[in-house]
Amino acid sequence: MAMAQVRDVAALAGVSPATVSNALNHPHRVSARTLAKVQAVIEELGYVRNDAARQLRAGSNPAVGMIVLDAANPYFTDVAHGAEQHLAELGRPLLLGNSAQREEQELTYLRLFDEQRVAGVLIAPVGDVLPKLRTLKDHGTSVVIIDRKAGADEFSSVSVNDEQGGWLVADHLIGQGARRIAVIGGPGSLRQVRHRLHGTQQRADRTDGVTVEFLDTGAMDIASGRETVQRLLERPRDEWPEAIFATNDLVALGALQVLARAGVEVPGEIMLAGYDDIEFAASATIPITSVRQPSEEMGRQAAELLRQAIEDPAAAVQHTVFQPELMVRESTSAR
Amino acid sequence: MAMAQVRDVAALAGVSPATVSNALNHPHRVSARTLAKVQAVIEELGYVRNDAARQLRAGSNPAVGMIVLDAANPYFTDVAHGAEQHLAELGRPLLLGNSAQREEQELTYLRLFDEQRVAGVLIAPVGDVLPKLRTLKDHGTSVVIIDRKAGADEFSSVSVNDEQGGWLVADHLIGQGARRIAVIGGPGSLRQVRHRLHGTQQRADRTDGVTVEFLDTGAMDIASGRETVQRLLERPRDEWPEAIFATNDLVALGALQVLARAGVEVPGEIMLAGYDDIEFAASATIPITSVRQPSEEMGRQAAELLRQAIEDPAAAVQHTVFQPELMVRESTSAR
DNA sequence: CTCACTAGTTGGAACGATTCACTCGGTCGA
DNA sequence: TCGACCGAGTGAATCGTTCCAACTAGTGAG
Repeated sequence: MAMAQVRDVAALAGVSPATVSNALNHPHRVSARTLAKVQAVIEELGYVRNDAARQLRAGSNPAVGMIVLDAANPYFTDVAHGAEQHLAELGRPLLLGNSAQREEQELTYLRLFDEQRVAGVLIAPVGDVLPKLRTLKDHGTSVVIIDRKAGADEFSSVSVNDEQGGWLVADHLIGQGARRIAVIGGPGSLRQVRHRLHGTQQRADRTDGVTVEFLDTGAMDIASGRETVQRLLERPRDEWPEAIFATNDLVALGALQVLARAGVEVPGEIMLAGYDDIEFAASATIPITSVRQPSEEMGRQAAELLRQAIEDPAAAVQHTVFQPELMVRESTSAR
Repeated sequence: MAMAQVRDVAALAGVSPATVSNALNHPHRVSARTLAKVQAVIEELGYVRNDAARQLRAGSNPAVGMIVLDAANPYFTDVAHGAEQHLAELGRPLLLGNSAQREEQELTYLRLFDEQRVAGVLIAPVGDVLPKLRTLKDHGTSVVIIDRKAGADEFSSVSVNDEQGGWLVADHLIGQGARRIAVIGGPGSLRQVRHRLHGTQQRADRTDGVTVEFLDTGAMDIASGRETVQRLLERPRDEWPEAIFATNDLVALGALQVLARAGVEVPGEIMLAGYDDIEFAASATIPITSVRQPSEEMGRQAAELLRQAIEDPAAAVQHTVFQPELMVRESTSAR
């Protein structure tokens, strides 16, 4: 409660508040003797500077805000980790927010970051947040979009070629003999889902007799995967797809649980592929074929683009597009 | 850049800044007409209040900081999620920090939260942070400790009875016929690890011929689990343990990967148990026996205890201890 | 008609750190 | 010896919001 402040430190050290401030922020402007004295007093009083006052005066907050789609998804924790590491090197704290794929949450965090006047925002968007992002930019906050190239001429971005990923999976599944492919994921409005589906469709169109069906899971978690596949298995046996492509690994894991419990052979009766290549996909009951994205690297690169945008807000926007890589495992290739 | 502020809003609405502030913070003090007028102008100018100034004046920050041991561990994301939900209901943003089991990181975040004058801190501690937590408390920041009852008379806490958890696992393994048990996890300095090991040892001591060996993995992630078990398997076959108890599920998953690759039968040759019961443990190659902790509920309860501490800093500290529950799966019980 | 009261509004003083222009000795070169 | 210069330190203003005490105009009771 007895919060010491600069003037207490100054008084006890026998100098002016301005000198204390200099000792803290511009040590070279202060003589070695005074510096030592001031530091000793700070130590003694347990002085901790008040960030609010500091920021008010400075007019800006060095921190960076980040909004991810799902904090429980290892893919996003990896991306966040990459970003955090790079930002830490730049001396910028990272404030992490989880939109949980809800637009309302997303807007709440954006407002919070706006009020905090953070230096920058990294966001994997759910809804149509472009207007809000423009506002942020007007307010001097730089923005980098993760996982989407929307607003291409306004904001820098990092993304992975999701159509390509969808194509890779479809190509592999078709090569393994699949003709009826069910793509599951959702909500269908999510760009990632749309693009992966689109890539799948494109590849399917090039081979006669291949059909693609989309089942909306509503969300991208294990439970949603379970429910959707549960419904799928209720169909007559001869209407089952030969392959299920889950648009992320959590959904795939949920699917796998249901398939296993129902005694369906994977890949014998139904093949299964996922997306993101989270560490758990490789150690699943049946190791799951998945599409690898360089998650940590994406986070790091997003932070780097943000750094550049902060340093020169007028500079041209940049887009880094990573290429996905197919990791074939047991769930699609019989031994 | 052209950041509107209260006085701009006031000028355009034809009122004083004080009235704008009232409209924003105490709407009932303002006439309906003025309120509407002010809101319209705010909308028009895209005014966003400056949190730094607000906090400076208020002398405190409503936000709550949280420091977890490992943001990539689903167990902690669940705890964080529970806390976030409850705090959101209280209108308090949650700032999430990841210590990654590094004391240095931990202190960095604590300093940050101190400088920000957050209302409270939730922490799963790595190192000996009690002195720093006392400082925070002196500065008026309430603290709740997660996963440990240390400083029992100073800070409220939520925790799970880890000795009990260790006991449960050992009891089960011994019942399944194991006599040589290897406990793996680390660093050994981590309280969770020590307690789970201790509980195991206690139970082992009650049955003749049971030996417990501890292998320090250094960290609690998949890679560390892999390395440790790799080393373990290099021993002559007859020195292998009959059961491996990993002090968390990530380590267990790493262990399982190595065992599978080496063609060791689980549970036939070696039984395997984990801890935390993360969703992925149940869907592993061989579903892993694990100890369930009510993660979300713990987060929620921690947030609740923090709420109480913030409201009445002088109130007696409280400790909520949850009981662990053993989830038996294939990895320890032959079919 | 006056006075007490209320609802609505306002000016100006905080909050705590930083910064800028300035002072004060002392040193050095010519 | 004088002026220019330099390092070290300082006083006062400032950032944007909120809060307090004070003010005004209107209302109703006596």
